[in-house]
Amino acid sequence: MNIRDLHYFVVLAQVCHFGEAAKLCHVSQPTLSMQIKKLEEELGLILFERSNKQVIITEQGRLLVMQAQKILNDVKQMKDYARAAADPFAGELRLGVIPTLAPYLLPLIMPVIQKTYPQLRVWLVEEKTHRLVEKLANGELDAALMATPVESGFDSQVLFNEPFYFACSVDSAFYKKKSIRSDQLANQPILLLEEGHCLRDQAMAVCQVAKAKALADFTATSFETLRLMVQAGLGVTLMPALARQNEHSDSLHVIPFADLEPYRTITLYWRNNTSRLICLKAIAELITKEIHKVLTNP
Amino acid sequence: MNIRDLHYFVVLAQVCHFGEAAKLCHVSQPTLSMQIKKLEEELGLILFERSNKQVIITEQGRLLVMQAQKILNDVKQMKDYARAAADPFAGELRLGVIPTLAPYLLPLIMPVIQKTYPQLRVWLVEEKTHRLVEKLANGELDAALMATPVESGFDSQVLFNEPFYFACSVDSAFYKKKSIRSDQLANQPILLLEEGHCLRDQAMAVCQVAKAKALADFTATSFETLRLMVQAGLGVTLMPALARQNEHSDSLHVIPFADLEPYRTITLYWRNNTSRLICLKAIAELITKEIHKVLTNP
DNA sequence: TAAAAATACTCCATAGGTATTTTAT
DNA sequence: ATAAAATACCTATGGAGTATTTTTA
Repeated sequence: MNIRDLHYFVVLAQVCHFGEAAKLCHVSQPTLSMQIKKLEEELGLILFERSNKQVIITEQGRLLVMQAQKILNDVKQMKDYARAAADPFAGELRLGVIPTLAPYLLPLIMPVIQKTYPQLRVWLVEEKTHRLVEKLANGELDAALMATPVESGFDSQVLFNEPFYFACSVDSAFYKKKSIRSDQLANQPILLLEEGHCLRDQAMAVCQVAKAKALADFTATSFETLRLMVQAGLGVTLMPALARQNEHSDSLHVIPFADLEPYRTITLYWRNNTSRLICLKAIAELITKEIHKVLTNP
Repeated sequence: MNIRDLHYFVVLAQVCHFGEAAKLCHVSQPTLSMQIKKLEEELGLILFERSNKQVIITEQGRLLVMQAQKILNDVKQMKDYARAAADPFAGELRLGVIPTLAPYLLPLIMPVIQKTYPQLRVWLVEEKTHRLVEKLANGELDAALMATPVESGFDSQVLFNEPFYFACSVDSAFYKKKSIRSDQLANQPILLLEEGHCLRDQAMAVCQVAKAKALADFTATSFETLRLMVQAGLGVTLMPALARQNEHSDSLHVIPFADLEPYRTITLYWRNNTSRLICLKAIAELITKEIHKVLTNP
């Protein structure tokens, strides 16, 4: 069976004249006759009674032409769907974000994305790096915002470098200081996130450079918890720049390093063969621009 | 677009593996790859992301595969319908019957038809001959029970000859007589049906043979009316055998002719190119048998 | 390196065209 | 006699196969 044949059938049922129907279908009369005949043979029944003067649709024909019309409607609808879905900035985009970035980045970029691409419905998944890598690999995600490096065969685009700041409580010896030197870090009780957060590894790397030792006694499950622990005077920590943007209260003292410029690199990752490349490149551009504005106007 | 391609698409969406899908579709892997590619080109979007290790359906693919499945379901349903409709003794049969036959023949045959072909839904249309001819010609009817001759190019099958009886009131001079000779008809006031009923013409033909003159002053619009007029003593008439079968009361005196054997021939007509030939032949056979039983056991 | 999809090519079924015949009014 | 569908026959598209190449994990 063939969709084209169903179209011939429906048109012939409407005009009940092989020559006319052939014209309407832009084919020759023998072609249409032949296809109708084949359709009848395939269905095992007679769709039309023919004579040289009139063509009459049979009862079975009347029954089946409705079904054929339904199929043609469905096909048309499918093509319409396809046309709509072919828009690179329409449909759903499933985006993964690491937890130490999500609550600070997303409020900044989601409104802009929604405004720029109103047809795009972005689903957000907040997971640690290794889960994002899994989900991206098996197709559960279209892209993921993670901190470099991520060893896996994804294609990626660097979005921005996010500096780390030194954060301590208002009771700290560094309160009212404008900056901190890396050697001053060695004496501080440095708090970290739990295992699995890339921010933990990045903070530890900074500690190594500064020859400081992180405090392993307490770990936090989220950066907001960590912030509270610092606020309570349990220790100090490294704070990503965007988290500092969120620091509206004066409950924490946040200052830059005087001699180091520690940072993490936030990158958008996707499968090499993603079908959403156009959309993702555009989103990457948009995030880069938007965050640049924020980070250069502190 | 092609229904076969949609099937390939749906299967591939299920197994997400070109080789596997090709096996399930009983085609080679390149064939399936090619058709999916063509489908993607036609729809103007990517349905699957491919690598050598995994095939992932895109969001657009997920959207469209449901539509494709719907089309395939509809096609299957259409084929199911066709299989059911291909039964010659199923579906609807639109049958015309002349008014002077319908009320006497139908009660005899319809129960048998329904019992023999329970899948057949017979629609009955009671009209005078010229309307039946029109409706049969333009396809509103599948067949018509009429009295010969009907000049028109229909194919037909003679079902039975229906004798005419002489009918008079119980007050008539013929009351208690067992038969009537045609020459005795000449003095009788013979009542007829209105113009357009073939029974009227047939009765007039008998009158001519019998050298009798029909009474033109009154005409009846139905044979039941005619029966009442005869009963009231307004005249006599010719009564078809099956109408006599219906004569349960003794309100009319009905007797055969002694010298003539007047009758009308009831025939089933259909378009030469009817699609219901098998069914109609069977129904014709059935009516012939059934009526033969009735007419030979008066 | 190996598994899987893509490509190259060949073949054949069939949709489509033109010319002609058949059919039924 | 005529209008319309069916048939005959040829062409070309494209679906399907086998063999091979490319890709990437």
